[in-house]
Amino acid sequence: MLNNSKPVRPELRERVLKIVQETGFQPNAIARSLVSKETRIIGVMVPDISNNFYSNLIYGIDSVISEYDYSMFLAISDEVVDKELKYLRLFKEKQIDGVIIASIHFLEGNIQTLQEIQVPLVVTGHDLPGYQIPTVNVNNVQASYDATAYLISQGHTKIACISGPLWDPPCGLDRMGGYRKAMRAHDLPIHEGFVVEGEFTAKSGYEAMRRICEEKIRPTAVFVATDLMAVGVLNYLYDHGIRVPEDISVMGFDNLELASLSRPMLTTVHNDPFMYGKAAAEQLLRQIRNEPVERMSTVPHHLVIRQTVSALLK
Amino acid sequence: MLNNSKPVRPELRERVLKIVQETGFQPNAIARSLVSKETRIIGVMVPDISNNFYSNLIYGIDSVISEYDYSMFLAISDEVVDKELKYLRLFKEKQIDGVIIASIHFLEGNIQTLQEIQVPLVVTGHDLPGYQIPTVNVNNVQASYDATAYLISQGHTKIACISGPLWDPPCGLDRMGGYRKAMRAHDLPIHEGFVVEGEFTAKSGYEAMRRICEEKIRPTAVFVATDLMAVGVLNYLYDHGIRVPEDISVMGFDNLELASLSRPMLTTVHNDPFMYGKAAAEQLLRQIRNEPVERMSTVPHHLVIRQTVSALLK
DNA sequence: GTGAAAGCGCTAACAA
DNA sequence: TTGTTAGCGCTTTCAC
Repeated sequence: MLNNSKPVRPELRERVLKIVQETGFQPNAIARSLVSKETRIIGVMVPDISNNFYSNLIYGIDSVISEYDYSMFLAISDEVVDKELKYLRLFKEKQIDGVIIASIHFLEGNIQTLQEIQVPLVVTGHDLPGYQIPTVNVNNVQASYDATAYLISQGHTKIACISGPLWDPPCGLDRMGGYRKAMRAHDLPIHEGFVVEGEFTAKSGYEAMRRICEEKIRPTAVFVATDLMAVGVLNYLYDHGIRVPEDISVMGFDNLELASLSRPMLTTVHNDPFMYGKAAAEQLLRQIRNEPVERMSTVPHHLVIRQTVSALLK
Repeated sequence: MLNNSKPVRPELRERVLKIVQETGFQPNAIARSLVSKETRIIGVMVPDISNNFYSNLIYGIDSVISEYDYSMFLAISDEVVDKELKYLRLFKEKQIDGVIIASIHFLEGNIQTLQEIQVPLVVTGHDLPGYQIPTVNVNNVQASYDATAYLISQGHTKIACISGPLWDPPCGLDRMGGYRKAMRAHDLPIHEGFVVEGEFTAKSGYEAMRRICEEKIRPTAVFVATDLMAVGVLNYLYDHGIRVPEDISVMGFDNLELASLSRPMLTTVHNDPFMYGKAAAEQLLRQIRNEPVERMSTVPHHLVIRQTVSALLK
């Protein structure tokens, strides 16, 4: 009756409602879930919540699921494979209604667990070619291609690249791949000392830039696979009196809040994690409702031209 | 038997384990919770997850609760009073084992709900004088006093203050209060045009600094109640060719990652949200285990001297 | 040691 | 329209 499942005589309704008030009755969602077989909880797994990218992703997810009275169970994997598996299992045990995974180690064991888990699932930040798992992602190769091509269009030819870690294909392989593809397409040589693998921190960008600067020749532009690293690059350059963009141009990737907060303001690829989160949540909700979903949704990207790239005058 | 509750004949154990393997049996945590009356889930409510302060707080909480096999239910209130109440009720319904609240509107209705909720509870970022609710917090007044006193010790006398929003007493009233107290203690006059109320964004810091610069006289130093606003201040100054710290000194508050990423690097008050989160989680776990808890734990603060404050030479 | 049964708080189905 | 009951998947208790 409390769920309006049946029509009820007004007098009775009133009496019940009064008692509910008086005793401070609160329904027990656990008991309800046991019989209804739904918890209205979505499990979200991220590698690192102190990274603004992932916290905005979470924000995007929350903004849509909370509309539909779902709430969020949050798992932080710390990029540790064991934790990833542990949480996948935990989601299952807790009878969660759906799962969104943001970045997971691309390993056989993991992917298999993902396939076997009998729960609606969306993976963001990875393409999973050949698997029947819905993903939402930017076209990292194309976006990196566009970023690099822009640098080239500005007259740069000696272009360095700091990629993400190779264990994360989207930020590692794909973004570096886009860079290589653009260089090749424009018949530009790649000096291998100019392409270095970074991690997901500002510090690693700082270090990577140092290594590039230790080369005999200096690039006139750098494409950096994440904004956080790009800020590290900017700081290395600032600390060593190398002017941006006069001496060297810097192109980031992600368009974090940080990018517009830095001075000079970072030119970068817009890759809105909030939108990711929204798209992923929408796909997941469709799955839960048994509506058709796209196997791979690609979220659009575009360049944000700010202050760190200048045209090269010959 | 699966929970090692009883001794079992090895032969039987083996047979059962084999079937478990074969059928891929997964325990149902919901059913278990219904009888055991514990969910091993902690509810966490934050106002804004895209703010690095709160995402690090969450990280701190997670780092301790995951040690003890608790997991996290995340609620984002968006600083909306209705959502705060809604989630408080939801926590109760979902039979969550404990709740950590980071910043909540300080209103009668809310505080009363907090008191009536029959769930272990810790509030961070607020002092709740006169209520029996355990809190963990820095001493905001003292920390702001220290920050301002440091500016004074460097020879500054014309010091401005950009506070947090007044609806949030810790960042608003308290931090502004510490500033006022320090000025008074050193017999320094406060020019009221120099104290302005900000919000929790870099943009609001930018705007606040503009207003201060529109005054007839200019301060030689600014104490800004949050690093995010302080970055806005730095950017305003940069964009208007006012040098930091040569022309004006800037003191932040929080020591976000951002603070060491900015150039010049921000001098600020260290106020580690990760530590907050850890302390809050520890207090909460103690409460859940019926161990004694502190009513108000104060987490220590200290100044981080970097590059944005210089001594004033007369 | 082992198996059977009661019951956690709810919903759904069925009688009255 | 209303009241009663079975059963969701587990733990706990109690008899065997």
